[in-house]
Amino acid sequence: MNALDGAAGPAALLAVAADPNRLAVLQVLAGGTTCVCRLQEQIPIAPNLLSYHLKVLREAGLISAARRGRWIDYSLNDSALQRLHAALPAVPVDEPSPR
Amino acid sequence: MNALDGAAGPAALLAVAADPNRLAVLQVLAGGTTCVCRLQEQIPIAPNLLSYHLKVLREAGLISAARRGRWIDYSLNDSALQRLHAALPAVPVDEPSPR
DNA sequence: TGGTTGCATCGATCGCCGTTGAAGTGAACG
DNA sequence: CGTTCACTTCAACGGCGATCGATGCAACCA
Repeated sequence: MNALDGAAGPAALLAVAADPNRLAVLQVLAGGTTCVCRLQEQIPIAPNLLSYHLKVLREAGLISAARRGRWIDYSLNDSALQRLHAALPAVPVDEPSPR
Repeated sequence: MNALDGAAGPAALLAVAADPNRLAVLQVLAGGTTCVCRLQEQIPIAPNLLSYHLKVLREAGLISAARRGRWIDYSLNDSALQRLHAALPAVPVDEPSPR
């Protein structure tokens, strides 16, 4: 048993977020569900590239898609952000100056 | 102005943490300052490889080294974990069922 | 001063991931 | 139907980062 065990999963999850494009997607989606076309407005990259990154985020279980007529809405999954934060070592609670 | 602006920095910081070896280092160091030899015990990788990852973490400003005689102690920098958590979108505070 | 220990750095290789361009799917509209 | 729009998938390329082997270097010891 060593400190490497159980680090691969969290690291893989962080690797998904550790991309400017995907991080931007997460930030936009943190503000609420939006269709791809609105993501496209706020994240000026090639459509197929955006689609690729959405796929990566989908396969990581961080976001999910729902077709609405001609459009596809993406939204952040429940606990997606929690899972990301949990992948990092926890910030120690600093005691309020215990006399 | 779009959602990509200001995502590069945080993404780069997350990329540093998004590696099993480096994440393990951070977790060990979160428990307190340790010399490389103790890190080596808990993270069974080649010494030069460990040194490389320590360098990456150092250059990201997450950890710092201090030579103590023949050994070198590494410790987590102040606010290192805070900076990492801040790189992720914030987890929304869920209202405690208002009404 | 020479050897050993603890760690860092150098140079090279290799695989993965982001990017690109082009083709494909599938729903809506005339 | 055929076209257009919104989005996805595919194949291929290129660069960067993780890893490895070898060397360098500082500190302690005999």
